[in-house]
Amino acid sequence: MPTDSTSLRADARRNRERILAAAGELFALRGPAVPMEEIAAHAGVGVGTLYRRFPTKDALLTAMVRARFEAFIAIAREAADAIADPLEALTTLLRRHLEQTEGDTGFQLAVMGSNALQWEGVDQQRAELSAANRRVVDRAVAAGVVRADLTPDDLPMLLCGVTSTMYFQPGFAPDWRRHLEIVLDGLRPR
Amino acid sequence: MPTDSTSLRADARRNRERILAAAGELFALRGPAVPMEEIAAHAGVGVGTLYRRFPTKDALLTAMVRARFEAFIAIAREAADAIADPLEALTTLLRRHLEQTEGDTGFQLAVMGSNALQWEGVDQQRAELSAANRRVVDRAVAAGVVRADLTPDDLPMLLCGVTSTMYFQPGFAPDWRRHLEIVLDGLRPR
DNA sequence: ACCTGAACACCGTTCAAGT
DNA sequence: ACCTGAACACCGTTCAAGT
Repeated sequence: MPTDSTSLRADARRNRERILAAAGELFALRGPAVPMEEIAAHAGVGVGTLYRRFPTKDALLTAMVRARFEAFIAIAREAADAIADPLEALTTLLRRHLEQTEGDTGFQLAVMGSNALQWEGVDQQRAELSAANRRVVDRAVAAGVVRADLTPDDLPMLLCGVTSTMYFQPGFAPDWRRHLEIVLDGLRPR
Repeated sequence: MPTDSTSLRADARRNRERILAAAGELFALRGPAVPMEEIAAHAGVGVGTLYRRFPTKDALLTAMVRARFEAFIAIAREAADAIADPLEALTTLLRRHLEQTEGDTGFQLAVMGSNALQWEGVDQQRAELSAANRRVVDRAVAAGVVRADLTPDDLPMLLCGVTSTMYFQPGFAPDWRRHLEIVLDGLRPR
């Protein structure tokens, strides 16, 4: 199963892109419960075609998470490279990650459960994200602006927590910024 | 639909209790995805009987959440009444809530999505929990041991966050205590 | 190669028949 | 009143037939 459009016939590639666009739109709008049938219809193809490209619903979700994962890596790298102040780099990293996640219910679920999803090259992508996170965390620890025991692995854990209130508690969703603020205060040195 | 066993025939009451026991066991063991058919079989009744007592799968989950909700109220009240130190009362409240939640995947999902669940008397139960939470929060704020802007509504938000990593990140599940520690530090005054 | 949609499997839910 | 399980509906997935 190819993970990108390379070496697909022109019509097949076009269909693949239409499917991803339709899935993105419908997941964002109505969450991961949208029927595959409907995604296929919205993309203007038969269900069989959908399943030819993405063997399960999970695989379709995975393909979308993968694309967003790139965005997360970019955010982490930019925070590591382009933001001089160590604390601002960390807070910006977390805030921008969450802003990316906001408003896409399908993606929120995917981020929270992302440990379960697998694709070709995940391990390398995870390592890249983790490396960028580590640079930001190490810099903040060295500058003494966060607790000394903070690790890069704390970031996905905490992001999952904030994302979950976004997803599960409709009434609290707009308050993810307050949740983040409390967590950020918890990262400050004692 | 009666919410307890009152005024049920003896055999019906026994069946109802068997269903709840089976559901509790299976949800805890295998999460909310267990088929209704299987719960019925495990309880030694037909599916029809299950549906006679609980009109939907959600209603069954709701009945179980309701029972646990009582436990949460008890935890909050005990923290408010029996723990003299204001900070210890708050930390114990949060920690004991999470210990209750640990290990029951079905219940974890229910807690996180609990805003969506409804039952007869929810509003009063929510009010009772909120009142007990408020007593603990107000005492901590008055003593100056937590940030001055902490509200009772922050507690479910933060608990949902910690619970979500328990649920979603199998590798991180044992780390909920670290997640809680960071959140608790975030509650300290600046 | 790729596309289609009818058909199959699984699970939540209903209901006619039985005690 | 309550119980049962076959039947129905819905949705994820497959596959025979078509281009």
